[in-house]
Amino acid sequence: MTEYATTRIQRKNQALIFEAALDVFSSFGFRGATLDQIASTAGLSKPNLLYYYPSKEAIHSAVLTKLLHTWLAPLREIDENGDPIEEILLYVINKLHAARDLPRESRLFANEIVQGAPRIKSILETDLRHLVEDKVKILSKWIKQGRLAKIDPYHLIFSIWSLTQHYADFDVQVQAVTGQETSFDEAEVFLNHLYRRMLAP
Amino acid sequence: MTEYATTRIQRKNQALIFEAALDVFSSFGFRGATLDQIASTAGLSKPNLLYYYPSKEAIHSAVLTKLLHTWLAPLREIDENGDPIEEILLYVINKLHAARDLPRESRLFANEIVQGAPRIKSILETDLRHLVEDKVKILSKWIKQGRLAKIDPYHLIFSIWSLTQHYADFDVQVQAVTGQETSFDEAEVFLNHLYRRMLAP
DNA sequence: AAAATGTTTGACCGTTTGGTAAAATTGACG
DNA sequence: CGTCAATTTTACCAAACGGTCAAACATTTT
Repeated sequence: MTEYATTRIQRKNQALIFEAALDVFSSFGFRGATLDQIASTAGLSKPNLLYYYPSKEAIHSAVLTKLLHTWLAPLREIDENGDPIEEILLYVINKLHAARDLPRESRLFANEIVQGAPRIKSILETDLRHLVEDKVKILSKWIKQGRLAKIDPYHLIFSIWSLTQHYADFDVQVQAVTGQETSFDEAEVFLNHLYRRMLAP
Repeated sequence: MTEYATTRIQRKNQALIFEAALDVFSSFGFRGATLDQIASTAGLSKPNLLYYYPSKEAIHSAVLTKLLHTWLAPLREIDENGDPIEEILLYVINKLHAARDLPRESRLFANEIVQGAPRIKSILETDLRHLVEDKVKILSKWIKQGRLAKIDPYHLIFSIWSLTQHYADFDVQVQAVTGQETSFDEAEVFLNHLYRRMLAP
């Protein structure tokens, strides 16, 4: 493995490892995941896995940082110049679709955060915090302008996170209780009702 | 350890073990927790711990089943004969207070469910499911009577779980983003607004 | 085709983990 | 106090774990 170039084989195996690590870490959490499991899921031997990453921590951290950007993308899209309620609802729906289409990513972060986020706390306190502060300013402005109900903008954002990610992170529970595959269409109708009602000024 | 009687020492140590196990399992999940950690938190040696419970699984399962009843109590209290919106709001507030006062219990279940609930899936599919079905019937009746907005009662219950437990399970994230201790008073105001708005017929 | 570089493997190591056996200690009780 | 049961400890085990190493094998470059 040279310092700068990446070969065809490297690209292939790094992609395999990434997929495998996402699978295993999101299912079992950091401690619950084993290198053997990741290696065999990726179709590699353990020493071969460790040829590409120096340690388990390194794999985990690589997956986490690579996905953080994807994960925060929907929030970034809230546009100051759009219609307040439509902007927020677009965010809600985008997040719900992310929970439906990227449940592994959702669970990866859920696992990490439920256990105190030991490995990404600093990112939460900087990058995420700044991004949220940014959007809270927009929301506050909209509220001051009377275009949105008078609610706490932080809690509004938390509510969107919790309501949407719930369908990914606690999917087993949803399925156990309803006895059916989770219906994201029903969820969408529900959340649409909820946010239109609560946000109207 | 006799078959039937429980001695003074047994009661004391079982209480110590229960507290320690709740602490450790809720912080690190089943796989992340170790017997040594539980033992030393309880102030016992590992073999002494295993004198009271035959295995790690047994401790986990004992804690889980003992807490399930407590955990579901608020939902049970929804009363068919009460005022719909006030009954639901009481449930919301009770759950929020539970998240504030019993965060370990909340995280214990969160950890278990995020990882696919391998050890309590059957309970979710029976006990929890029946309880929810029961309450869904009440909610449906209220909706049919026009005393509640036309919403999906299952998703209403899921929303209450996710919005309240979020403050316990993802507390690190909430604190990282706001830079402050989680304010349950603010959360209460927010949830009160949210549910009154969305539930009004 | 030979040399150099990149990749994979099998064998291994030290530590941690869940769990056991048996001896030693403590407590209950007639 | 002595005896028996309950409790605790010491020493230990086998498996699983994260990780290393050097040799073997492929691939690319010259």
